[in-house]
Amino acid sequence: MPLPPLPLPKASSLTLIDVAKVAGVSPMTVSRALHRPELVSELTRVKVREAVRATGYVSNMLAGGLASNKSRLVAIFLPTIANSIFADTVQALMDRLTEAGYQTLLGLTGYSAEREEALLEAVLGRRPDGIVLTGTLHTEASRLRLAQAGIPVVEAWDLSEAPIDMLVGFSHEQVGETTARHLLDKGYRRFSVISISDPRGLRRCHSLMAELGRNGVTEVPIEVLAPPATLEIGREGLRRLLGQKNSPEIVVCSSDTIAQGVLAEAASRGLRVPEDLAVMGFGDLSSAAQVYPALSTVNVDGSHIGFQAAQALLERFKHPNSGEAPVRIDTGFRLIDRAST
Amino acid sequence: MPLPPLPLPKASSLTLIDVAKVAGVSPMTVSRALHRPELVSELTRVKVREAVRATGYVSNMLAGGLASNKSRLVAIFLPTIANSIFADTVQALMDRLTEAGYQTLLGLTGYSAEREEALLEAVLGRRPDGIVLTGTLHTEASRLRLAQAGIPVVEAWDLSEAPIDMLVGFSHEQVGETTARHLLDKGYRRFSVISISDPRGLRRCHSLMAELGRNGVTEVPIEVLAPPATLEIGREGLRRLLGQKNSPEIVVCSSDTIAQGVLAEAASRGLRVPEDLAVMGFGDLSSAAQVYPALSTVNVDGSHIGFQAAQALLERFKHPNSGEAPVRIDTGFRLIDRAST
DNA sequence: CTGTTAGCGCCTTCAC
DNA sequence: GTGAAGGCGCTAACAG
Repeated sequence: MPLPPLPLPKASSLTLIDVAKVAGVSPMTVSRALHRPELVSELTRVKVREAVRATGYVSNMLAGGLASNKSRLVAIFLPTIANSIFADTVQALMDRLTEAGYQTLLGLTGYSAEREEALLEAVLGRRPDGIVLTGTLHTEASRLRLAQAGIPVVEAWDLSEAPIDMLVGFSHEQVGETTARHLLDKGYRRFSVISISDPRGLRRCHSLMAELGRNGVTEVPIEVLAPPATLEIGREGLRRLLGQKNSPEIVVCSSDTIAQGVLAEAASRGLRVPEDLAVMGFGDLSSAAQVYPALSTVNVDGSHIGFQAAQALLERFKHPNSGEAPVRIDTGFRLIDRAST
Repeated sequence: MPLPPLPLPKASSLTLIDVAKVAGVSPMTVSRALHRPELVSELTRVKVREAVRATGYVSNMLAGGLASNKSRLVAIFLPTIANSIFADTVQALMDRLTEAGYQTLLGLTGYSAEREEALLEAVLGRRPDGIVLTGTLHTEASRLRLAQAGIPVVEAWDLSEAPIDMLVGFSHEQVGETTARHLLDKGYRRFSVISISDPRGLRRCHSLMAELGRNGVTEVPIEVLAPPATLEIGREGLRRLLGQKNSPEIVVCSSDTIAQGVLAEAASRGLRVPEDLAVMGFGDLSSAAQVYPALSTVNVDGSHIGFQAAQALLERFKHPNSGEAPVRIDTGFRLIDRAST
């Protein structure tokens, strides 16, 4: 039975040296016993472990990071924590990284490239071993800083022609186009769109409209509202759309949450779905339409994106030299056709 | 017009010394110009600023932290990022801390005190200047570590008799009791509860039932389901409750999300609300019932909790000595009575 | 397998 | 207002 720790030894200004004294070995040996136990004899390991427990020592990673030039820190930037669309990604990312012994510095950019730039400068001071960014829109200064930092960078939730480094996501253009084609095939013609002013949402919207245009559908009323995406945004969007002359057959939404707001508003107006109004969403599983399980949607696997992003980073950490193996993972999407269309 | 930075100077192994050479001053002066500009002449400030821009220097906070014994880092532990109930709190917390020049290390505990303990040990290695924990349930080892670390600790989202240090939240017991009394006053007698197995939710539930018991209501069917709280949990919970003999008049839910699931299930079964079934939720504004705007709920201001937590920490950072001014902020709650009861 | 030496890059302190 | 010395706690690299 393990002994209890000594009664509240002292402050956390304990160092390797203190532990070394207690264990009767050199500081370096303590360091090894802690971080590379395979390099140390069983006996030493036990002595050190006991000394650590007895003193309540916690290794100082600031010093360790400075000396080894490795921080075991990964920065994650995302627009907001309020939108559950990124929650799965972050959770998966953090789970995997934590498991691998890394910690995560979170930065909320609020969909602003300028804010991202400011955060980036602050965060790079911590010398993170890697960075995960959401999306591919960054200021020129950000790109420069990132290049200078020389650490692995993952851009998640998007694919792009000019990646900074690694890419894990899917093509928003493809989503828009596929959605358009699918809905055209089902016979819809009077389209409308509700989107928040998020760059990726707008890009999906643009290629949707481009594809519609190629098929002769040119008049597409579109409501762009300010983030964050809430149910209320959906309600408001639909109200506005219905206030116009040509009422739409179908409304394509930039997120499931918005789509649910639309469905709620439609219900409260006695509109039948999909006869009077069809609705299309977009999102990952967790925000999937459970209030209205019948919501058709373009589904994206947020956890998968997070996990792949983590893997990509960890892989790079293991083989720091393999600089020129470009990583570009298309995580794809699935169009789920349900009763709302 | 400011000159552009020199073409990609080099890696981020730039140091104060490099900048000092370019600026023609000593390294120490560069440090001051960067962090305590008021101690330096205007001319020096300009020279240094220019040298920093030209080199692309980013100060190394590992070294800075080691030397100054301050990390400008705050650790935030929360159960999960999936549940939007904490999203506002984290957002407010991070906004305020970022503004004040601090960065945040996030830890997801998954509602597990053991996981929290493991994370804590890892995180303390970074020598954070402060920690924000969610809730007041921690292992004895965690409490010891925290005490030994000697840094400000905020326990958020709860009040407790035995705080580790500072407390920002509200009494879950009071929520349960108030809810019970309110609903009893409205004439309800056949109660039921759906809760996820989250300690705080269960405590609200217990005092609700205690108060009901004191008023002669003793039979209260309760469904406890595994986190995370989703709409589907609510649907499933109601299904189970309705499968029992005495169907309830009212179901009290541990979160708005669950309550909405209940409402959805009720709607799909043609139950009228509140005539056939009344529903009571709990949560912060952002998850408030917008699909069913008529949901009665106990409302908590998550942003306020986050902001107050940040303030409490920052205050402590400014006056590290004032150890014995106990901080205990009751952020309260509001019972919102709408059509669902 | 273990110990020694020499910094990592910055900030505290004290001198000028 | 500015500079010089020294050390924060740890780990690379080399010896033994």
